[in-house]
Amino acid sequence: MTTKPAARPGRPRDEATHRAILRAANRLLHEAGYGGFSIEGVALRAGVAKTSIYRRWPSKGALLLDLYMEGLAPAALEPSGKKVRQAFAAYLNQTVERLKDAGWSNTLRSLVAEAQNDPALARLVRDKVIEPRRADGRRLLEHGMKTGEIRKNVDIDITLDFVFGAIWYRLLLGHAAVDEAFARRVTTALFKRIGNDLPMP
Amino acid sequence: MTTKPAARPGRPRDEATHRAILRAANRLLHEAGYGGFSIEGVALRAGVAKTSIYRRWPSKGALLLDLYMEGLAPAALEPSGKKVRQAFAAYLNQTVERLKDAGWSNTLRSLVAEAQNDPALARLVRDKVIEPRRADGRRLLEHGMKTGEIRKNVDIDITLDFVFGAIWYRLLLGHAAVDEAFARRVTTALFKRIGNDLPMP
DNA sequence: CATAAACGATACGATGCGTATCGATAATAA
DNA sequence: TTATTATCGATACGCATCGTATCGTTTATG
Repeated sequence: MTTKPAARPGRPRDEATHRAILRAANRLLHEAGYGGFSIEGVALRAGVAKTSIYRRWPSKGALLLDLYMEGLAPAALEPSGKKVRQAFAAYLNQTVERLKDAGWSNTLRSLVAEAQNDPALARLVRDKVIEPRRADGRRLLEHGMKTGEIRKNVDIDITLDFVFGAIWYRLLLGHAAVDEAFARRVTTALFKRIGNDLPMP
Repeated sequence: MTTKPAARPGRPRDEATHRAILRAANRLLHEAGYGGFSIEGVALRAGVAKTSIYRRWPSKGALLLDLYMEGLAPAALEPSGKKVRQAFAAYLNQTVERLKDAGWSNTLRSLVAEAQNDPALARLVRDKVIEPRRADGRRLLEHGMKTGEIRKNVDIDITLDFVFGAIWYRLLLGHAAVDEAFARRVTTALFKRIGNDLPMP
């Protein structure tokens, strides 16, 4: 049962306006990057009044966060039937694939930059972006410990800091590409270390 | 031989003004964080005209970068006589010690945030902050490979991404503290993996 | 004494955030 | 039908800040 719009009095929000804003925001991040990203620019490109944006999102950062949540596919970081190593590789490949899109990487970079100014946004980023991923990763590693694929004495928190940290580090500091080769090397390096060296079946 | 000020014509730059600006900037980053950091605020607190700041630094980001370079101690990440593991631990402890200072961590967070807007600054950050540290780390790991302390088949680049990435990740996303416990766990996790498990002498 | 550059003070243009106000429009409720 | 209510686009505003320009003053060199 999809909850009906609740039928409040007054003119309802135009769903098309909502989508137009997100589309325009994405396009602007593609073309101009974070430096050229502004609410007023989004309004202009969406053919929408600035008011209509601020009616939906309380701040620039909130819009960026929604922009991230919007394009979010269900996490591949789950202990399906696959081996833990395969699940990790799949997650990394999916992440890398997404980050090849300039709009997407700009969204994330902008979100973090904005969060440095805005403690409330920083909290939201942790709660909606960082922690869910860490929870997935933690669950996967614990699953691997049960199956024997992961050593018992691995420091899970630090391992997650290594993997996610490497991605954010490359994304935000830009010293090297976040690409397929990177994904492969991370997986290899990780499992050369935390793996239990089981013979491949 | 310290190169004398070159004795150009005209009134020389006041060295005290220079220091007053850096001190005020540091203080402002302590008190107000990145959100409250502005060139005009620095000028006010330094008792200096805004002009005198822009005469020395072309942009806000350039000032932040100099603020970082200013407090920079010589890197502890060097293959002195010590074991590689000890050198790593020393570097991490030094880093953590510095990042406990709010002004210092604000400087770095602000620098990265600013660099997301400013490609020229991003380049400078890579050249002056990121790459020198990576070069130190790389040298240390290669040294360890020669002494047998580090396995030969370790992926150095990815290892550096893990270690530095974990630090930046915690610093910028703020999901967990960058403290002594973190430093210890990183060292342990790292050498549990890349170490050659030599018996301790 | 002439030249040249830094100094503080101040004003300025340009952006961009987020708020406020407007009449018009599209829905519900009586 | 009519009253109410919320959204719509448009526009103006206050505010902060960046970075530039200008000016008279000060401190150095030649």
